[in-house]
Amino acid sequence: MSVPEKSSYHHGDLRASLLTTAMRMLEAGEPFSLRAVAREAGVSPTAPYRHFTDRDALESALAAHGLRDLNADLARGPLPSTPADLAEFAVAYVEFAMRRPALFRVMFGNACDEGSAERVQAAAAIHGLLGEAASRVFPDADATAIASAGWALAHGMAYLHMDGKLPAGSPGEVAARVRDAFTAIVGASASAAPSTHEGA
Amino acid sequence: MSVPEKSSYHHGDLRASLLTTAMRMLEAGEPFSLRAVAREAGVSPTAPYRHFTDRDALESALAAHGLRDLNADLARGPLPSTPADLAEFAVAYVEFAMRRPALFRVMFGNACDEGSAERVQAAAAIHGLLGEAASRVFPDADATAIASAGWALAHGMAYLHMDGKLPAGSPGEVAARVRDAFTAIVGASASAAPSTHEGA
DNA sequence: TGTACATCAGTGAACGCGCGTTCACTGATGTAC
DNA sequence: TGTACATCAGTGAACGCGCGTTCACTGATGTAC
Repeated sequence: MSVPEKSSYHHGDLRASLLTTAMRMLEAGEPFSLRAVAREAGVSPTAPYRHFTDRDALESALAAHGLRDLNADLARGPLPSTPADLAEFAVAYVEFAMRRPALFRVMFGNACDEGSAERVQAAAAIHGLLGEAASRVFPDADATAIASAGWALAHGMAYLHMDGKLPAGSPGEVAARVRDAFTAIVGASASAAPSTHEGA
Repeated sequence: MSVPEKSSYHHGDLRASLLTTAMRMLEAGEPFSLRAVAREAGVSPTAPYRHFTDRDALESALAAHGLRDLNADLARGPLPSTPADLAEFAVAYVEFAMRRPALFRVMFGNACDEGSAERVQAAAAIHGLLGEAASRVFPDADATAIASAGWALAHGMAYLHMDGKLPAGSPGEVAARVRDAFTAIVGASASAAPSTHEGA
C-alpha cells in the first residue's frame, strides 16, 4: 500500500522500510544487526549502506524514533501538576520500557552519538519535558535535583523490572508498584526516624 | 606467589585464576568472552570447560562475586538509621557502579540464573540488606514500596550515569548529585504544589 | 516523441574477525599394592 | 621403596555461526537534447 509494488530492483523507500523492519524486530525480541535487518527487509546485506553510513547510524535513527515515541506517550495528557500526576508520568515511562524493552535499551543503553542531530534533539526534548514536569510539581525544590531524582526513580524501576529484579506479574501490577514506590518515597519524610534534617 | 610456578601443564588453581582474570578484564573495559578470558589467562580456549560448564556459568560466578563485593561495600558501616544515612547507601551503590560498570551490568543486566546457587544467594543477601535499610529508616512506610523506591532511585542513578545521560564530572560530583537527588525527593512533599494527597 | 547518457539504488561475492563448543588427544598427578 | 595404573587437567585442531564492511558490478530511473 504505502510502498507501491514497483519493479523489484528499486525498492521505493528502503530507508523507511529498514527502520520499520528494525523496529518490529526489536519489539519481537529478535537480535538486532545490520545484516538481520536487511535480510528481514528482503534486501541484500549491503543495501542499507545506501541509506545509513554504518550500523551505528541505523541504531541512532532507531533511538531517535524511540525517544520521540516516548516523548509523545508522556506528553499525551496535560503536564503534571500534582505528585500523583508525576507518579503517572513515571508509570507511563516504565510502561513504555516494559512494552518495548529492546528499543528502550537502544535509546538509553549507550552514549548518545552527538553526530546524530535527530537523536540529540529527541533526547533534549525528553530531558526538557522531565525537567519541566518535576519543577511544576515541586516549584520550591532544587529543580535539577528533583528532576534527576524523578527520572532516576522511573529509570531504575524500568531497568529493575526489565531485568527481572522485581517480581513482575501483569502490566497492571507493575504500574501499581511504580505508583506505590513513588508515593512512598515522596511522602517518606513524614514518617522518618529521627534525623539530622528537620525540613527546609 | 599465591599461584606457585608449577610445571606449566597443570595450572594450580585455574578456576580462581579465570575468575580473577575475567574480573580484571571487566574492570578494564575489555570485551568479555570465554575465549578472551582463557587467552588472557594463558590457557587454551577449551581449558575453562574443566571448571565451568559453559559461558553462562562463568558469567554467573562473576555476578555472584560482584554481588558479594557490593554487599560488603554497603555493609561496611552500621545500618542506616536516618534518611541521610540512606542517601549514603545510595551513594555507595552508585559509586560501585561507576567504579566497575561492566561488572555492574553483568550483575544486574540479565535475569538471574536460578540454577546458580551462589548467585541466587548473593542476590537475596543484597535484596535483604536494601529492604532492611529502608524499613529501618522509614519504619512507618510501606516496607516493600519504600525499599523498591530507594533501590530504583539508586539503580536509575547508576544507569543514567553509566550511560552518560547525566553530566558526569568527577566521582565527587556524581556522589553529590546522588545525595541531592535523594534528599530532594524525600523532602519533596513539603514543597509540593496543591495535591490530592495531604499526608498519611 | 525518441534517443543518449548520467545518476543512483540496488546486487552478490568476498574479506577477516571472534565467538562458543565438540572432539580425540596427552601430559602430570597421586594412589594401591 | 618401586612400579602399574586410574584419574584428571590440560591441549590443539576443527566445526559452523553471524557479524560489519569493501568492492566491482548492474539494473532502473529520469533528464537533456
